[in-house]
Amino acid sequence: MTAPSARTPARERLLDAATDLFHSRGIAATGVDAVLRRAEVAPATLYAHFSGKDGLVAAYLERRFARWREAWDEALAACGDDVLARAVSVFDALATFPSNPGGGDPSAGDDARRGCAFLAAAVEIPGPEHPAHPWLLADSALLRDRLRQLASEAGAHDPDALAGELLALYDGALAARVRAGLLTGDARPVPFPARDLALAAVARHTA
Amino acid sequence: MTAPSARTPARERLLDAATDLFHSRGIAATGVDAVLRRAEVAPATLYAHFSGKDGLVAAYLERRFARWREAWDEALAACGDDVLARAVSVFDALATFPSNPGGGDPSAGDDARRGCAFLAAAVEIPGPEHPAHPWLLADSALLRDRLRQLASEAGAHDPDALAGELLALYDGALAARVRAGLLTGDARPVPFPARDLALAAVARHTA
DNA sequence: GTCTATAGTGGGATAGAC
DNA sequence: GTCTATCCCACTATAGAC
Repeated sequence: MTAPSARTPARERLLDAATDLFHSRGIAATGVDAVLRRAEVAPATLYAHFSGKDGLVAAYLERRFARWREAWDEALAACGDDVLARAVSVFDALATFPSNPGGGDPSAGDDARRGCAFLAAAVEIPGPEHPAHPWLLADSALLRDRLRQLASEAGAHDPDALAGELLALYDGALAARVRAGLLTGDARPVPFPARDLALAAVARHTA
Repeated sequence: MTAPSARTPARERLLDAATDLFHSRGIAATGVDAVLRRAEVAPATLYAHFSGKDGLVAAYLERRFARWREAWDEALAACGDDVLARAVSVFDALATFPSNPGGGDPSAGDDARRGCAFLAAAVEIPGPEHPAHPWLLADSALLRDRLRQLASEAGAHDPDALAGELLALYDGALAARVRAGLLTGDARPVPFPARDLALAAVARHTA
């Protein structure tokens, strides 16, 4: 196949392939050659751009974290000054992540069935020595800090407590997707109305 | 005639070692020889008792599921006829699991920092062909069915909805442990009062 | 009969040389 | 880009110890 002149750079293709495979099959279970084949990239190119598999994993999570934060930023911007909407904006971001240009509901794809990519990676990356560890930490820190800030802005009497509830709803919603994926074939998996429950939680904490 | 030797059988030692290592370091990242060294068992013994690594993984999750269900059974029995307590009994079970004869709070150990062993395994075991898959399914099915039943017994107007909230609190509480483990070194991780929040949820759904 | 000790094989993975 | 080296892993075979 003759390559088009304006082809996606190899580094980008590698990250795209890594995102697909690491998230859907797991990091340790995915060999670098599978990533190379998917990306149509030669081994030497991978090691020219990254320090190795660990470096690729770190870059994958770094990019995912950046995009996730941007998605949340955009959801926040769409809320304007509505502090109630801002407090539950994380669920708006979740509904549009990861962005799929092809259209369709992101929460319906197989990708969503895998839950939180950072918690999943944390299971496979035990120690803080791994170059991807900072991004695992960054995800949890962003959620903690931002939810606390937004809870405070919304006028919660106990911002920490509300932030904890919102985070539980966030993690609960992602876990529910994984469990729904396991139980496919059973009766319709009741959709989990995380955003509505979050709104109710904010209302209780500001009453 | 059983020998007077008081040593734990090799099969049990293998499962104990597998429980420790698979849960703390991840399944794929843990080599068979690491399990053998921890269990002080010869390779041939492992393959005499299990079909291979996959078989060991399945047996590990089977035993963990049985013990988890027993812990929940006991927590339920301790509730008597108190339908409110029964509805939130899963959090009592969580507080005493896994049972550690040495005493101490199970939720404080490193083991707890790894979250739900079945969701973690689901991340590493993509396909339903794996012999451990039935136990991943069993965990989600048990939670879904029992929580729905208990929500119904408690008099919830919408048992499915209450069960979904309770499950989100359960998964949220376990995820909070993982995030707390990632953020160690930061300020005190606010403890997540899952049981109290569950009681409040039940109250709202039965009002 | 159950377990241990040791050595060794084949395959796939990471990584690097040409 | 191709090709090759090196390592680790799951797994097996044999033979002996309690």
